[in-house]
Amino acid sequence: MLDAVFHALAHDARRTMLRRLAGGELSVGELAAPLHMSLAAASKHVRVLEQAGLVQRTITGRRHVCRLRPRPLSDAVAWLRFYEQFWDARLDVLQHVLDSPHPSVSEEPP
Amino acid sequence: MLDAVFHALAHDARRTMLRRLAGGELSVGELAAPLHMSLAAASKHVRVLEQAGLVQRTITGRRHVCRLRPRPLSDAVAWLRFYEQFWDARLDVLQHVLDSPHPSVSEEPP
DNA sequence: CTTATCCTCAACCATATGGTTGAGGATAAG
DNA sequence: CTTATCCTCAACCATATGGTTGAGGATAAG
Repeated sequence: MLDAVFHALAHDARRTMLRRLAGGELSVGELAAPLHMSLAAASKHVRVLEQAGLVQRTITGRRHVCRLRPRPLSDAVAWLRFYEQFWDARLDVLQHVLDSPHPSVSEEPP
Repeated sequence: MLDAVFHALAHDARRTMLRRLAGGELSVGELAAPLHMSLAAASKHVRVLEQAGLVQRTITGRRHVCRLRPRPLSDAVAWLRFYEQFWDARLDVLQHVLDSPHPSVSEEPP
């Protein structure tokens, strides 16, 4: 499932859709409006988001109303958080070097 | 740049590579070993990770040694964190409904 | 020197992705 | 009823993706 989520996030148009959906429900046409592509193309992007579980669609009459479904994003963050220790560790090492009164760069061999 | 990072993460073989690199440096051949694909295919995956800035390669002799470069993952988390408020908010709403002594479902019109 | 090892490159292939246009179903508006 | 609007579908196209094999350069090992 992570494959689908990360793939859904790997396109600017889809990230724009998600950002706008964070502000509230929007129809497919409204999601498509600011994008430089046809309605049919935007419709495909909505389907990608839907299949990744990031958007839920409710059909009311001829409008397809989309709502953000943030849980898979939380799963993605959970996956990425594993690496947090790693970049923290790197920062700690850098901090250690900066705090050191005698940086190894200026040390002479005995 | 987020496009490249999310795209790099959207394939299981590449996520496996990253996970293993979290344990230390590995050559391209070592990264390829557990994957069910040719060395050439694995080599392409390494390049995708490299182009996303997630892996740094050092060529020593005939070995290409790869090291994890976690910063772009941090950027991805930063992007995703915007939505954290959103899934927190949803949980709050759910909690509110559950805590409510008179759920709206059982309310009658005046 | 000769041979084995590590890895990339090039060519190829099947399928996925991301876009287009034209048609049309279903609903809303007049 | 008639027409406009919202949206999907189908067909099409160019390019990207993800894999293969065969060749070969560079280095290491014998």
